[in-house]
Amino acid sequence: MIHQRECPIETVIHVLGGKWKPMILWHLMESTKRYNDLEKLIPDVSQKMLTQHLRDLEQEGVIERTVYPTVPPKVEYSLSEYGRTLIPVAEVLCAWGENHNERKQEEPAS
Amino acid sequence: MIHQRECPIETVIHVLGGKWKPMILWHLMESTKRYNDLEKLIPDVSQKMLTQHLRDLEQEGVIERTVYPTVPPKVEYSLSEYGRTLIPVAEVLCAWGENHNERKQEEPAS
DNA sequence: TCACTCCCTTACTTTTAAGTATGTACCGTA
DNA sequence: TACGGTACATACTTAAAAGTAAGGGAGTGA
Repeated sequence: MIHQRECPIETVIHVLGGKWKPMILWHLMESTKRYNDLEKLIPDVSQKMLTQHLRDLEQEGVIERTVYPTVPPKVEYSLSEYGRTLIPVAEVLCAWGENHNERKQEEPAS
Repeated sequence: MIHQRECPIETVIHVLGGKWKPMILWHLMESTKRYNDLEKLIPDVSQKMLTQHLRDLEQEGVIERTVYPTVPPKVEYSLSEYGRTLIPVAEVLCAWGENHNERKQEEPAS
């Protein structure tokens, strides 16, 4: 499992590339969110996938998980210092993606 | 199937996100390549996946396929004009990915 | 006539990702 | 005693991506 990823692009795709990860990050880039908030903001995600993707992102170091030992429990997720380095990357991706979507709309048949 | 992709980041991941697509594009960013060249440059890819990914990339408009009706046939793949707009995107991704890989090497246990 | 090269195609199997459904710990309140 | 709210975990199922193996057409050289 400790395999050096060949191409750094694949690394990024691995970090961002779950079905819901871009959307999770998108919301966390705006502000810290609780687990419940994310569930509401991303209505179609299942609890399993939300938790799993949050764990993945935490493990990659891009988000932080803070537990408040209250009752009922409160868990906050936020972009880490390091995770903020993703913001300019996300902007570049967004720009290209938006442009690409427009392009595809214009010429559905090539 | 004509569903507006919600997040433009997902669009990019869709375009770049096959197992071999980043490597294919990497090689085509350097220069035009024949099918055979790509097979040799990417030893572990199967013919099926290579063909399929080339078709995908062609359909997205980022690469061009040129057939020379010679015998034996000759097929060249190259980055399209539009595909070249991916180069700066790839550079940003590479930079972040490389940094991330280094980071992971330094602190395998967090 | 047979083999060879190039660029695939197709059918089938395996692996990986995602979805669904249910259960749990905590404690305070009714 | 049962119930509610938060943030999960676990087992099982389905769907999507990738891998494997075999074949094919078209012309050329032996």
